[in-house]
Amino acid sequence: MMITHAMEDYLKTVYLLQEGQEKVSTSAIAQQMEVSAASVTGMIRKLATMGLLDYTSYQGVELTEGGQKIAQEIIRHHRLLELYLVEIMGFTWDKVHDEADKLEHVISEEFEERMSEALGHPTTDPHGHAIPAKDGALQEVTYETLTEVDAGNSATVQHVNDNNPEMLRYLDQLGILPGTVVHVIAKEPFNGPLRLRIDQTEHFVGLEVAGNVFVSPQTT
Amino acid sequence: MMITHAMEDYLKTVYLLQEGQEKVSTSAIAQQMEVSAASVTGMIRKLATMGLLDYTSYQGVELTEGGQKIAQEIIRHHRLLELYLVEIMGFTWDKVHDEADKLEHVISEEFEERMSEALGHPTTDPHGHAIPAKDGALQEVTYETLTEVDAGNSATVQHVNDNNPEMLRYLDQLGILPGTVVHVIAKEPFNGPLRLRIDQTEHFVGLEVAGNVFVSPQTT
DNA sequence: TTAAAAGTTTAGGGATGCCTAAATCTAATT
DNA sequence: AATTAGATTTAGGCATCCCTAAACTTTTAA
Repeated sequence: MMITHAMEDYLKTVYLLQEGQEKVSTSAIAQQMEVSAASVTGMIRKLATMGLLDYTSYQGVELTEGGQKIAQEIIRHHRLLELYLVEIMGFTWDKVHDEADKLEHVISEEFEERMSEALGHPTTDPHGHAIPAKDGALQEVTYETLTEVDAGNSATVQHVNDNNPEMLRYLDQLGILPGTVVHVIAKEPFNGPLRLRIDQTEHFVGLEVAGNVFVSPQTT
Repeated sequence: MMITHAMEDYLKTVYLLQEGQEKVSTSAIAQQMEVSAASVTGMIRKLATMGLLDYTSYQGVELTEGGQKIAQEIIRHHRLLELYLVEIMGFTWDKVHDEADKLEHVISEEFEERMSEALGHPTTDPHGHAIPAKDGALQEVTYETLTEVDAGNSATVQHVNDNNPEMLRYLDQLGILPGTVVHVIAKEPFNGPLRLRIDQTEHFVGLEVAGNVFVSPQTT
């Protein structure tokens, strides 16, 4: 049976949700993909019969080796594309996610290979996400978000969520990029904003944004 | 109503078949797209209700202005992609048609614009086909094929058919590229091969290949 | 332990885009 | 003008992928 673009999207989503947990629920997939839970059940059953994931009714799913391989390939496509679009074609980082989401299902292996070469076989995309090696597993470390850093501590930005162009433009403006060191001066009470120092300048940043910035703590 | 990839393919096909004639028959479209005539009828009726082509039962179709615009855009995507893949990414010219056929429906206007810039706003693709300007009509001259050149005459290659990778590799080997001057030494009888001189070397080339090479005669 | 809430699946349906087979129309030949 | 060959359309069907509404499980909390 052929693998369709929709199936690839499901496998990718399950793979990314699977990080940390082992079983992924129907509703988690539905929410992530903005699709009804009923649609997810239907597709899951099909993917299960194809041997791409293991599935027990009401118990959630887990990718098989075969399913993981396909998911990794799509994620590799996506992240190489994002980097290629930024580095070689001159796109801004807020626009590349949507473009990569469409192209990832369509490019050939040769296209993938030539991008990788042109970029010097890179290992991270513009938002700080690891690019899986060809046939190599993706082992992304789970970082904490900026909201979890205590006042007075500094942290290094590891990656930021890539699916909201507006937020990416805002982060770019603030100078919050992978590699940036951020110092948390204070946290305002009642879910108030974080007071940050970035590159000598102070900023007040809301929790929604901070929750999309993943960091590793710096032992200052 | 949304324009789907399949619709874009139909519009593109009709546009390219329309060169020369004005009405295009159902069966011509079906043959070109390798699809049943019944499928073509179904799609044509839909495109007609969308105002993208004019259609009278049993009488063939003709694109409206709106339909032409969409077709031109897709053809522009296709040909820019082919050139980009060759010039910037290092693909050989036999592989780019299939890749461009998939990508042409998926890239954004920005992607198109950045390719065009990177290539210096080119006007012909690797196979010699004109690249329509943004919102500009494509007026491809109808050239004769190499089979029509009389023995003793020379001709300049204008374009070659791009949809057969094997043939493209063969042509490349012979040195038959857009711009090449070919001298027809003789034509063997009973649909025999053409005896050609290309760049000091003699070659014997069959009619099937020669029929896919489009040339303008040289008045030697 | 049981009832409500939350999560999941089943049932039935719609849109797209393709197919084959049968019916119908057009054009060519006699 | 009638027959026939070829082209085209209609009818019915299949696969994909989505939906809502209703039924059913599981989990949670009283």
